[in-house]
Amino acid sequence: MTRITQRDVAKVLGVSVMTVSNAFNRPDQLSSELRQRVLDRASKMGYSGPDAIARHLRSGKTNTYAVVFEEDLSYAFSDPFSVAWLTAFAEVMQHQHASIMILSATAAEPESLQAIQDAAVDGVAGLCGNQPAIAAARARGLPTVYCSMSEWPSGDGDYVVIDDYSAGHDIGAHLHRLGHRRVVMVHEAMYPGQSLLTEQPVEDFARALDQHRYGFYRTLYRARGIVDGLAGAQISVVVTESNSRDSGRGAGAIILDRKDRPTAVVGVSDVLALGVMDACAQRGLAPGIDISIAGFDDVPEAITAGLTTIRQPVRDKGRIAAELLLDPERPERRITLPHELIVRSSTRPVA
Amino acid sequence: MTRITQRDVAKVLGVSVMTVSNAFNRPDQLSSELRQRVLDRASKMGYSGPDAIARHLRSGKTNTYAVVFEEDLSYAFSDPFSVAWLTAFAEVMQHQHASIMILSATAAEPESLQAIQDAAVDGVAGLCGNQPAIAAARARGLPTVYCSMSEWPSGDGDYVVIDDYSAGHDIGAHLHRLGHRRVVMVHEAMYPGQSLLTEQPVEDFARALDQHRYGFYRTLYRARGIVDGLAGAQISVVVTESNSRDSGRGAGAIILDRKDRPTAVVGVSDVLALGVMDACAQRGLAPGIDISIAGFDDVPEAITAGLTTIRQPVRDKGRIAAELLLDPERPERRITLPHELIVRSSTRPVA
DNA sequence: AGGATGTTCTGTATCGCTAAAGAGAACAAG
DNA sequence: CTTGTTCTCTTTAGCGATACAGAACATCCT
Repeated sequence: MTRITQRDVAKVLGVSVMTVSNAFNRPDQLSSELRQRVLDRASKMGYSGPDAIARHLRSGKTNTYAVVFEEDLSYAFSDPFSVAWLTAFAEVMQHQHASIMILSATAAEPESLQAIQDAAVDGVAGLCGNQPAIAAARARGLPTVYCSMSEWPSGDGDYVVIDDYSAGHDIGAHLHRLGHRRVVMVHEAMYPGQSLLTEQPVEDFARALDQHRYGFYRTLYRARGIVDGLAGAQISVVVTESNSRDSGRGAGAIILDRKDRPTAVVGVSDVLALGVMDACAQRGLAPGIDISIAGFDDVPEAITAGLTTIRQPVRDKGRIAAELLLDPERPERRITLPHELIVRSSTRPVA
Repeated sequence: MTRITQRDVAKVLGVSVMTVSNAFNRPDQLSSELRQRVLDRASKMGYSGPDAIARHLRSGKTNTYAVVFEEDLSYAFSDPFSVAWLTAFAEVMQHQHASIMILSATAAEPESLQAIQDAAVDGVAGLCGNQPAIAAARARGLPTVYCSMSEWPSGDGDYVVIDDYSAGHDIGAHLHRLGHRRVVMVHEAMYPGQSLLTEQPVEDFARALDQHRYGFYRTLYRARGIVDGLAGAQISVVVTESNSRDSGRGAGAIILDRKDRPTAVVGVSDVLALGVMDACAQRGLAPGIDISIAGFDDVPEAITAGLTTIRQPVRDKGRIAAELLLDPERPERRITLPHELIVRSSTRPVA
């Protein structure tokens, strides 16, 4: 019950293995009559074509590119930002007849990094540059691209990002301009054991990060921008377990049920901000009227929710990431795309 | 600038290639002191571990499984049913430390089938069994699983399905019981050139399918069930370009703007039905009151929309499909899961 | 006739890795 | 002193395919 190979077909026909190979790959290298005989026979014997793995080994190429996520794959397929990015990436790959492999290498499980080592791919793309998975891919000598301003300055991978600091600054400055001086920022957890769902001064938050050497993280530049944009305001931080609407709702509960509510809440992503808006709705609070809320990303849901946010070209990020992997000759390989502050009804001047 | 291999490391250290291999894979086969020396040296030389492709060739396994879609990948990541299925599938794979590859082989582009031949995977899962991609995978001798009742009776692949005919019958009978005798069914296009967005008698629809030998299609069993369940009712069909909410909205426009509206509309999927509900909303018509609407799948949006539908265990489908691929020994390999009629406010007795 | 050219097919050498068997040394037991 | 055992490392033989360098033969030109 062994697998049928070119050798088997060649033996039966009394031709060389090379002839069988050529019948499948280089029709000009043999008479069309013999070629037909080979293909017919192969089909009759149940040989459907050259084995992919062997061909990959010989050629050194797989025409497959990996997308690596730090989270569980259920996140990758449900978070709207992630889906939009992945879709654009996949469209380019599909158009070029390249395949994509979806990997998850969570920081929590070091053995999941093995997946990077075991992936037969020609390149790796990820949303973040400082994730161990991207580092592992670079160690293998694979081309990499990442799409969030999250890398150590020494990092040498290709990237397509927006200026997250400046974008954060725009949001912060917007709120400051509206008169907000007591603001809570909602941020996802960055390291295990980080204290969750308690309101802490931004200084404590920053100090903890320094202690844990978490100077770089996918949303940290934007968080810094927000803080600096709010120059002089009183800022506290609520850290949530994950980057999800549910988590945002949980944070909203903490923030809104206090006696002296802040005048504004800013999430480092739209899903967090939308969760806070959910919490508002549950309490009969009107975003924009009773409290201002801002997000980051401009996911589709932000439009209907009237959420003030930063629009970033997600699809361009995904598209260009794919293009960079597919075309190693392309000269511009460290790209910063423009962003835009989108003011909607969820932020208003403080009363 | 050539790649570093085990041979290079071995040569530098003056040991055999096998020793380097063992250092990485079988620590018990050499002294821990030598092993450390090998690993250190390898790391210093920039060798990060055995090459995935070569290892795959040698072992004949890749620990990677393909998911193949008939549509563009943007569909795969946006359609709620597809996403739910994919997520469950991916969770099992991730848990078993297997990788997934996402392929698209559209019927429209025959050359996209090459992707199946070129995929270095151990098995292939797809939503439909009659798609050429699944057939191509079977031709390669790969294990396959499909998840919709869409296969020719002679098909011999593994599957996890619901009884789509019976489920469709439940929906049809439900509408019939409520007194509906003039019903429009909304169905996605099944072959190129099918006449779109015109209301045609169900008999014409069926005849066209026969002529095109489209006796099997992913939603056809349920369509047949619906028709039979509505026994004796006057049924017409509107065919949409694709299976999407937008398409459903377009169909809704055709159906609702007629002089004598039907009393009920049934979509062969929830997204189509939800699109029809959108069209109702645009016209100030209340589903359930002015017209009854039913769908199929019970996607999350159906709940908030109050859509009567068939609930099917999507996540179980995805999970079991993955399990079947991962465990070739599992005895039950052709599985029919239960479904359930969920009656909500969108269907009411005819006035 | 002799050489150049072209067509069609064949042999060989890898691609990078690992299962399996083997070989040499050290040590213990009989 | 033989035999067996254990530990450590090496040798051999591919996995299935394709690049490359011919070889055999027909064709064409001068």
